Amino acid sequence: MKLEDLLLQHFNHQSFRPLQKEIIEDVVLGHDVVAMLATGGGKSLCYQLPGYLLDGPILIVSPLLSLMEDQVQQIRLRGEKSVLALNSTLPFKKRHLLLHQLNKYRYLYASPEILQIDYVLNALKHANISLFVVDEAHCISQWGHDFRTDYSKLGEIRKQLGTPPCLALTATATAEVLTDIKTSLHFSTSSKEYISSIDRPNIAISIEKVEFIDEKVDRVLQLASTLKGPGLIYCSSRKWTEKLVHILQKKGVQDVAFYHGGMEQEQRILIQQQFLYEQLKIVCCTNAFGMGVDKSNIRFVIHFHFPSQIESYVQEIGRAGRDGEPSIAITLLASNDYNMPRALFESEFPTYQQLCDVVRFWSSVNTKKVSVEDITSQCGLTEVQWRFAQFHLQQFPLEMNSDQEEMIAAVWNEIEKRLVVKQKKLAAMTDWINTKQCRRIGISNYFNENRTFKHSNCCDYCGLNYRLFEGNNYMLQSSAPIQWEKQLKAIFHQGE
DNA sequence: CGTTACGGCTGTATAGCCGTAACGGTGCAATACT
Repeated sequence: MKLEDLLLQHFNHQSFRPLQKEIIEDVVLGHDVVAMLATGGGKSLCYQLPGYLLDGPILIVSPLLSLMEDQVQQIRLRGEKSVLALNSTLPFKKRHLLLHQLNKYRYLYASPEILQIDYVLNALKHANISLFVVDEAHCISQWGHDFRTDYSKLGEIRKQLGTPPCLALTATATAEVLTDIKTSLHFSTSSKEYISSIDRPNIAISIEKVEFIDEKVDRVLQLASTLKGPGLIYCSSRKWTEKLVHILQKKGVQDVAFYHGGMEQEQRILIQQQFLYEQLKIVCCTNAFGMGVDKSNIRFVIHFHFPSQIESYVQEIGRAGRDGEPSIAITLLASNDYNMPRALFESEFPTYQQLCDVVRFWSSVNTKKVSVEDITSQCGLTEVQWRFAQFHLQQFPLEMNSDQEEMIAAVWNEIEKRLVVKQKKLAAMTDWINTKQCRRIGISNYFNENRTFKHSNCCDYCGLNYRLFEGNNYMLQSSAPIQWEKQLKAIFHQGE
């Protein structure tokens, strides 16, 4: 059967988008493929269509529960029922029942963490996985080395599953990150690479410098009430997202809400849905908001604080203008913004003293049955700091009675290496902010594209007209009120 | 590094000031398999 026929039959599309067909052909031939496709470029089709050609379930590693549930729902909506999400929301008993019949499914979604559980991996070993997909594969590079180290173990998982062909998908990766992904996933030497341009011509880029933070607040107020919405405002702390919402509301800006990782899951989904359905004009958020938010008409993204790497910045502004309409990304910069990002990533790792404490404690317990809480409270670490240390201490199994000094030195060495990498990325970000040249060229260079641009309304260096992005013609939908309670139930219990 | 929270001091005002310490962002999973 021709690919086009399958496309029509199962996805109701007449033709492929750029690169989709090439990627699918390679995947079906059994090649390892890494693909960087523009947001909204139809990444999921690249692994979903092969589901009708390959023999055995396709395993998709996904970073967020909400993303998994979204995808599962979309697949079900197009009439495909043989899909299952393996994660902690699956009740324990049911989990066991389903694990025995995994090969019944066409698509299996899983978190990197659940793949670390022996009985889950064993069940997958018997399921004859035909394709190993890593969605949002930049997470391997962005999180795998520290925040979520289980992302670094996917290569080993793949090997355990008999090294099925691998497809890694992302929207944002530098050449370095692509290499990192391929190495980490143990790509074969004959692997293929598909890269689309990082440039988004319809997103104007601007950086505005002010002296003090109060001026930034004033400017946000001004922009929020003049720019055409909907829009996002990114902050580096939860507190600021809430503070900005409070200020905006007090000044009469309607339909704003905050969003960050400290909120209840249900509240987070509610905000995201309300934003999606035009019931909110502005969301003030941390970097928790974004991945998997597929809204086509976001008109502006303001950075109240700038992120610690260009990749994150590009991901965040890339949420604007997916419909191709003119959109704007504005970064507000105050002179004392430069230290926050460094302080943030430094806090991911234990200090030297904490490391010494944790190694001593770890060596003193002669069982692996110590809870995370015990360790973190004993040694004054955060969970993230402990996970990092644990990841590297695993090369010194307890029964080996390793030398403590040696263990400390090994982990400390890893910490320093990570800090150097993160420092470099931050330096690239601040250099880009302060370099007097076309913003777009700066980004393009960072992603090794080496292009020049002739867009109108390109950036603050090339010149742009803010007027184009203004307008209070934003209308809230006056259609029948959406029943959120019902909507949420549907989202939570869609697995039934 | 900057902001914020909090304890202790001051010295009579029942609050204000100051210095120090802590915090600052992303998410998975969490019981016990045959």
